Amino acid sequence: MAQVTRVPLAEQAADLLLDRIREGEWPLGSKLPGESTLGPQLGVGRSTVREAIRRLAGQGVLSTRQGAGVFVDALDIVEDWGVALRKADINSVIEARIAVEVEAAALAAERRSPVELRAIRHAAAERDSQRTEIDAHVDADIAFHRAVVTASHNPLIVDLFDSFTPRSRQAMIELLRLRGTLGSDVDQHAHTAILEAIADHDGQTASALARTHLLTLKME
Amino acid sequence: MAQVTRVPLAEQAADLLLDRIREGEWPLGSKLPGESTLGPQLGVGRSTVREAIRRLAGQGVLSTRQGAGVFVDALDIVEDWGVALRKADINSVIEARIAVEVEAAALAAERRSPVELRAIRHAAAERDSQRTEIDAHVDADIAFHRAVVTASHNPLIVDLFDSFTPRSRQAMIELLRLRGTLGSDVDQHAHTAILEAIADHDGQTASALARTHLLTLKME
DNA sequence: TCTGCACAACTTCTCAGACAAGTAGCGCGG
DNA sequence: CCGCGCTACTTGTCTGAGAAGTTGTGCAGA
Repeated sequence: MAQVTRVPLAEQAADLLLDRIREGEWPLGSKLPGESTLGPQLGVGRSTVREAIRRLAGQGVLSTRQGAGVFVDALDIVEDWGVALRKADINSVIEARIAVEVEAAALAAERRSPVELRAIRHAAAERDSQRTEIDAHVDADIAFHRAVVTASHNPLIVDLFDSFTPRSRQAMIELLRLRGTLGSDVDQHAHTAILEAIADHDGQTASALARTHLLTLKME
Repeated sequence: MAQVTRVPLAEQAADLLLDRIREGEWPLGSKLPGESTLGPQLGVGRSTVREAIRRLAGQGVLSTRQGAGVFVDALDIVEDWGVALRKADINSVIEARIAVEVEAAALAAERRSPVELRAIRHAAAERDSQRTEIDAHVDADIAFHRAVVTASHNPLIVDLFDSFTPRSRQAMIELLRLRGTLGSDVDQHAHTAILEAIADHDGQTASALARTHLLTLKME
């Protein structure tokens, strides 16, 4: 069996168009054939062609001008983080998270304000109370980690963390579903320990704890 | 006059939806109202709503499943790193570099192949010989750091490093111009020490050295 | 009471046709 | 040679229809 999920025609059409653009059929800046020409050529209706074009427009490959036509803006999808991350091996993502969050924990311990500390404490409590549903638990976990990262007072590091979130959220949900366990006491204790280290302005302990905690997510 | 070019309804609708997603009206992972509900709500037809959704799908914000609905994949368009980095404070960038490179040094010490070690060694020698011109020296320095990061065998971390490069290159050139000094012996020795730790598979030393080295770049 | 299956309601997907709105090139008149 | 208007072509938008997929509900049976 090739596929379980049916791929919509609009997506197939978008992929086909992108292939032909990559092959150089339409150079950068050139005009594509009209929607009404492209439709029969791809074997789909006009509105389906339009949706395919819209999708590629969203990816920055095409742009449209009413009355003029559809034009090639880029010869390939701009390799943004979303795509790079979706393709990335989950262990690579976790290693990157370790890099970012270990440092963030140390910075947070140095710089956290009382308000931020309270936010972290609140997130930890929230995480403890969400131990029945997987989705809710993962989201509460992410909220805790994000609270820590926010307290690092480094917007770039927060951006990095946020860019990892979608991919690592999905992976964590899969992991928990596989393991069957959910929010063990050991796990919860690890978070409390990180919280306390940050409260004590103890950066070294905070980062060490963050490291060992994140390492447990890694699959071998 | 507000605008010369007419903005298609589909794009306006996409912007409106994105705004409402940003405001948290629909949380991450939640389902949007149906197309036939959204249409009248936004004051546009159903096909226009569909095109707006397609556009946001292309940007990675939404995803659709036939029969199920439209779901929120991300709370925002993945911000262009070029823009985010240009706006970022240079110390924030250095802190992010510390996070990434300290971890990368440890991984490189574990995983570096003989070929990669030779590449790092070569980059270090090259760096030592480029001590007259600022630009050439900075580029040689970056090449050394990149060789180390490459040896971490984590493509995501390499991508992160590369995204920092333009911004930190510019900052380093400014810094060296200000200081007047260029590639001191102390500085060169720090790089050799990192190299040797990686050669010895000593991750802890490698990352500690990388940290202290990068901290010297920080301005107070 | 619990299990399993059929069904109904809802969703997206796709097409076709119609008309509106904008663009660009062509030809004609000056 | 210039400029104007017209025409053919393009994308933009709406509507209606039916196909295909998903999800929860309720009923029948154990």
